[in-house]
Formats: sequence, C-alpha cells, structure tokens
Amino acid sequence: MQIREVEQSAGLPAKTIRYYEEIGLVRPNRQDNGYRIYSTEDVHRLRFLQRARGLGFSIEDCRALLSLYDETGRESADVRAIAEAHLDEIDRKIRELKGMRQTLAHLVHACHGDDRPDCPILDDLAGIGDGV
Amino acid sequence: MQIREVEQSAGLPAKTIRYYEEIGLVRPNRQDNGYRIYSTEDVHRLRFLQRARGLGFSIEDCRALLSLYDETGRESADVRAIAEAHLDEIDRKIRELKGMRQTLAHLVHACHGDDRPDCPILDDLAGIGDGV
DNA sequence: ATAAAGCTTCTAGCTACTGGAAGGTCAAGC
DNA sequence: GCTTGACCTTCCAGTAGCTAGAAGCTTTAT
Repeated sequence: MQIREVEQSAGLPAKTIRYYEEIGLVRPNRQDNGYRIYSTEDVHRLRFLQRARGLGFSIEDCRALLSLYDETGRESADVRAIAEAHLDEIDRKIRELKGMRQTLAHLVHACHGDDRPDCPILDDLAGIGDGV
Repeated sequence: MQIREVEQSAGLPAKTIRYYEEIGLVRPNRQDNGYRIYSTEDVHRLRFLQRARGLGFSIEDCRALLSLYDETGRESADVRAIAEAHLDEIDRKIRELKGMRQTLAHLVHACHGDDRPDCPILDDLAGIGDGV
C-alpha cells in the first residue's frame, strides 16, 4: 500500500505518516524506486497512533503504548498506569480551562460591548480594582 | 527598576520579560551600561500580559488587547469581540477534553490493571471490536 | 513526447517560551 | 588593587508535533 492510500485507511495526512517514520514509530519497507510501502501491520500501527493521539496521548506515551502493544508478555497494569496518568492530566487541563472560562465569562458579561471606551475587561487585565 | 525586581512585581520570569521585549510587547529604556530599566508603565504592561496570558489569551490577542488598552478612543465592543472569540475557543477545548476524558475513563475502568497481558485499552486503540 | 499526479528528501516555520554558554558590570571584602 | 559573587547582556539551541514549500525523481495516461 502506498502512502496516499494509507492516508485514507489510517486517517492521517501523508506528512504526519512520514513524520512518524522519522521519529521511529512506524518503519515501512521501500520499493525499488524508493517509495514507501506499507504492510497491513504498518497501517494497523498508524491507526493505533491516530486513535491514541485522538485521545490526547503524547507521542512519547504513544511510543510506550505501542511497545506494550508489541510485548505479548506485558502487564495490563503498565498500560493502565499510563492511561491513568493521562486521565489526571486531562482533568487538570479541564480544571484550568474552567477557571479561565469562569473569569472570562464574568468579564465578558460585565462589558457593555458598544462604542464607548470604558471596558471592564481591560480594567481587570490592567489590575484596576485589585488594590495595585 | 531592573529586571530581577520586575520579575517579582510582574510575576514573570526574566527570560519571558526579555522575550516579550524581543517580540515588541514591552520596550524598556536602557541604562548607560546597557541594563534594561523598567518604568512603572512598563511594569504595568507586563502585569497586564501576565494576567491576559493567565486567562489563556494568545500572544497576538495580547498584542491586540494592549494596543486597545493604549487607544483612548477604543470601542469596548472590539475588546469584547476578542474575549468572546477566546471564550468560544476555551469552550471548544473543554468539550474536546471532556470527550477524551469520557472515552479514556471508560477504558481505564474496563481494564483490570494487573499482571495479565489482555488489556481493553490496547484493544480499543488497536481497533479491536469496531469491525475493522 | 509530454503533462499530470504521485513520490522522494530537505529546510524552515509555527507557539511561547526555556536553558545554557560566553562574557560585561558592579559592589563588597581583603 | 584584586578577587569573588551576584547581577546583567547577547546569542544559539531545543521543546511538541506537526505543516508548508521547494527541488527533483517516477509512473501513468494521452
């Protein structure tokens, strides 16, 4: 299978697929003309990567997950540990964004948003009203 | 005020303060020896940046907000538009993370996480069970 | 024969910093 | 006067994860 076809089946752009090869995640063979040729196993790994990245796992997490996937004698606890750490990280990010959201929504609500120059959003950013 | 002191009052590392100068957000004067010297106005702008970045505004948003802040004849609607667009973006990210969270929490829950090799997390990433 | 589509490698750029090296400046202590 | 240490400076490189684009080879169709 050539790269253009793999784009479809893995759901990844060709550039990304080549990049994943560059960093050693997938190693397709080459045809005599130098073209990459992907086995079903390669495509499988790429799809694995596409899903894992879609769940927000870092490239290094993906590398670890792939190597656990290759290991027949792996312990599911190892996989679960990676997933749980990532889950904690996602929760942390959600909390962080919710904090921003709350402040910002409050400010947007307070701003009349017309042609007048006074603006609670800028006032807040400038620190007006916090005693500085 | 020298940079080490500004670190404290603006709540930003010196490296970041210099970086903000490099990209034209803050322009401190220099002493004869070449050292940066910050006016209260400079510190004010840095604190503004610290807060805006803390709310997740991009550097380019910050640039726009600062220039609106400088403009006495600005319209608050312009500020509000930037803030609302950012709010939408935050909401989008929260939704995205929540989607990941849900899938991942489900998988972690399904994984027994012991020394056995079978693992629903890897099975899902590999696409087992989705008909492919 | 030639044009279009597909492949290759390589370099550079994106965001927003961060770390580190090499070196100038200044105040204190001996 | 000299040294030590804490400042300060600039410049270069690296982080994550691609993405854009240039220059050039191969294959296929007309």
